[in-house]
Amino acid sequence: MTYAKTGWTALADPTRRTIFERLVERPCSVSELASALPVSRPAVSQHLKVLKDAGLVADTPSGKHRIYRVDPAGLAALRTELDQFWSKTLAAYKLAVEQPPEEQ
Amino acid sequence: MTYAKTGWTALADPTRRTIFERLVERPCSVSELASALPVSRPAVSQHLKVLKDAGLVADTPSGKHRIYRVDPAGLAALRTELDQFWSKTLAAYKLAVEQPPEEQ
DNA sequence: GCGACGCGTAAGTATATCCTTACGCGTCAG
DNA sequence: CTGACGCGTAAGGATATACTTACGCGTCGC
Repeated sequence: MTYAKTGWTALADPTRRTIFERLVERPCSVSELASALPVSRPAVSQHLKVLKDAGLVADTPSGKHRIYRVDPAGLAALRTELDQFWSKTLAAYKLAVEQPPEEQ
Repeated sequence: MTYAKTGWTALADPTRRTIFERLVERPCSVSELASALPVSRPAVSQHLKVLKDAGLVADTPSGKHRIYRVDPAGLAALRTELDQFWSKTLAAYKLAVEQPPEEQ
C-alpha cells in the first residue's frame, strides 16, 4: 500500500537523508547533488521527488538548472509531531515517577 | 537490514509509528498492542525489536508479560537531530534574505 | 537552427521490507 | 509435574523500494 508519504518515510532512506542534509546547508541543483553522491543523477531526481511530495523540499527553476531547497513548512510539521511525542512521553514519565525513586 | 537502523527508519513504517504513538501514551505489553492492531502478534514483536534497536523503546520483563515503553534518550536524540536541521535551515534563510543578489 | 547541457520520467531488475504460520522457551496456576 | 499463557524467533512468500539505463523535453551557447 503506497499511501501518501510522510516526512518520516521520506527521511528514512539513508541516501535521501544525505540529500536532505546537504540541502539544509544550502540550496543545490540536481547534478550538483548527484556529483557528491555514489548514485546516478536520475536516482537523485527520484529521491527529490519523494522529498518534494512529503513537503520537505521545494524546487525553483532557474534557467537551465533547477534549484532545490528545504521547505521550512514541512520541516516544522515534523518538528511539531516530534514535540508532541516528547511532551507526552515526559508527561507519562512524570506520572511514573510518583512511585519509584528514579531520578535524573 | 543493510545498515544499522536509525530512529528515522524505525518510525518510517506506518504500523511501527502507530505502535510508537501508543507507547507514547502509556507503556504496554505486546499482546495488548497486537489486539489493537490489524496485524498478528509476531509482527508486533518484530516491530518492537526494530524500535528497540533504534533506541526508541525499552522493555521490562514483568512476570509473564513484557512491558514496552518509550525510551526518552532515543527520542531526545531524534529531536536534537531535527532541531539541527531546523536551525541550519533558518540560518540559510537568513543569509538568503540578507544577500538576495545572486550571480547569473 | 543545431548541438550540448540539465533535468524528469519510463521500464526493468535486484534487494529490502512486512506479514504470515510454525515452533521453542520461560512463567504462572492447578 | 502439567498445561496454558505470553513472547521471541525462524522460515517463507508477497509487495515495496532503490537503483540502473534509455529516452524526451526545455534552455542556453555557437
